[in-house]
Amino acid sequence: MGEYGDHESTEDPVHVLRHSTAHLLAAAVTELHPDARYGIGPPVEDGFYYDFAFSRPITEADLAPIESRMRRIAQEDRPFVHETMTREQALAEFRKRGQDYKIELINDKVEGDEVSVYRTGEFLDLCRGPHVKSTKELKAFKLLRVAGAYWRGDEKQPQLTRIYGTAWSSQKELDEHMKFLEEAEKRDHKKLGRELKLFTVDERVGAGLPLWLPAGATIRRELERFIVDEELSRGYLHVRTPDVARLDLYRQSGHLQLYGENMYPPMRFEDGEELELRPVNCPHHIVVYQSELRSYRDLPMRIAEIGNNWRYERSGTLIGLNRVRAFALNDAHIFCTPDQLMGEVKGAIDLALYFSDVLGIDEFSYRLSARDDVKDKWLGTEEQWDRAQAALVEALESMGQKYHLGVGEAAFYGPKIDFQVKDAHRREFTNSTVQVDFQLPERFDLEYVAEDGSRQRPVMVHRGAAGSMERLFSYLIERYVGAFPTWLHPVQVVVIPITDAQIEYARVIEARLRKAKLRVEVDDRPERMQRKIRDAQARKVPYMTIAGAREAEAQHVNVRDRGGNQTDEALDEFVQRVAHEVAEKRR
RNA sequence: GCCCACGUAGCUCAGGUGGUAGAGCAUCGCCUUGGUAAGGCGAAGGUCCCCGGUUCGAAUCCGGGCGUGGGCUCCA
Repeated sequence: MGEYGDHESTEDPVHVLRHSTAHLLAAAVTELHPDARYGIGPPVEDGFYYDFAFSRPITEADLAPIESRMRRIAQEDRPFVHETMTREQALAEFRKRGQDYKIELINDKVEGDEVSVYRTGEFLDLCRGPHVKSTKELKAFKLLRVAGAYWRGDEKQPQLTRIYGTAWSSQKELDEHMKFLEEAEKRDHKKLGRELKLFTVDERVGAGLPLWLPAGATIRRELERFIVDEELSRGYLHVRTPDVARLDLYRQSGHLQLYGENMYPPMRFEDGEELELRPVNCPHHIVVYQSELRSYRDLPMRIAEIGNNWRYERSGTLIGLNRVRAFALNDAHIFCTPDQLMGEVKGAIDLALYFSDVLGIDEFSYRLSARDDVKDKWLGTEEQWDRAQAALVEALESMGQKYHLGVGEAAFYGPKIDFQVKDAHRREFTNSTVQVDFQLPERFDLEYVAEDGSRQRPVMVHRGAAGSMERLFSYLIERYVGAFPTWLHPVQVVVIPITDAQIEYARVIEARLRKAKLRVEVDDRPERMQRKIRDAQARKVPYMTIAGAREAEAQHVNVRDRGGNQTDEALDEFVQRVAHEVAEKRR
């Protein structure tokens, strides 16, 4: 492909191999479909892709013949030959082949008169390289799927057919990767959500509008209690505000103008009233701030709410619980003086880290989301943006945290620190976020009375410390593969009487656990113990207590945990042990 | 929104080149009271996603929707 694209060229042997496999794919495709035009084909994580314009629609059924042709070419031991042409020569070559996408790339991307190309037999590609020596080195690869992709990532450009593949330096690694893909399927939160009856979606309710079932709602309640309690202890003020507001509120905030395409159409009433489902909570919290005149003594003021947000995401972007049209954000808006800004940013990061630690979010990266240079996408002055970004960078660096830059990923009112997590399929999502905002305070004319009696403008920090409940939940489902820590699990203990004669004792166990505020079920179905164990195991219940005649006699429980370990202990001891584990939120 | 695929019982899936469908699990009933991952027998359960069209006849063919999955674009 064109390393004339925006990809960094790399000498990493696996990248080279994947890049070469992309060329191999394009060579096979152009042999089988001579009128196909090729776009770009870089290496990516775990593999490669190549984009083509075909004269007829290509489906996954077309992949097998393409893959066999690739293997044939690989065996032919064709060398990858590097050549340098003049611009005119290169343009002529690609014109001869009808490859207008390559011509466009040469015209737009190549500087100077030298053009670097690679030949693989008949196949010629604009490419900086490097490549493997011969197609013979390409042995462990597999085509995975076809997808649509806009030429040069632009919605207004034609859509090409992208073929994705995976490539490794050995068959063993390829096998392992295929195994990983299979495992990812099993960990998928959509699958587990159904199996464990955590949530459901139903087209009668609508796309992207999940329903939390009792088991899922129990976990959410625990999460919310934990989050709210922790925030209260850190000086946050929790509020409750409505899910709708007058449309004008979003004109004032700028959301209607800059975020409007994601908003639900307003509800219009006969008397002229226009109400809007809120896409964000900030304006409501600003109104809370403005409900009375604030003094510098009130600041920082940390207004928090697990607030429902409504965003009409485009249908094709919805993904399970990760991308929905109604979600509850663990949100807060901190109003502070410029002097307090740094401390508040650090405090927000610290809280997000604390939540991550307790919840087991142990793999994430920081993305510093900055603006790009598209002028009408952002509010405010360059100076304000620089100041805001400097605050975020300083906070991260003083905490010794590494980050990468996300150009164009900022909110319209300011830069952000995003905590990026990956789902089972290694797709990246933002969970926690911390944002510095000088714009909304201006647009809403926010003020506080300073020590000298003057009116001053506060700074706002927007932060979602635990992300949205939906996205957080999907992460946790996949993180624990449904085997949630005891404090979160919908059913902490299942009591299994061996025969009906022990149902009475099972009820005693149940009552004792319940009194300790534990969630317990007695499995009194007319089934065999083995069956009940199997079912509890499938639900990943942390503890089973087997109650037989011996246990009833001794007021003991025979405990089996979901790892299969068995112990025999006094009932009171067991109750205390589990209650303790729950109180500690052990994982 | 766009590209590709898919939509059959609550779930996982067979089947059907046009003559209204089947398994396992789950559910319900009966029998079984069993010491650490599926006891037995039986019953019930489907407008084959929806709406049009073609046809004597559509779950099957055609068109349009809706939904799901994977990508692109966009984002908690």
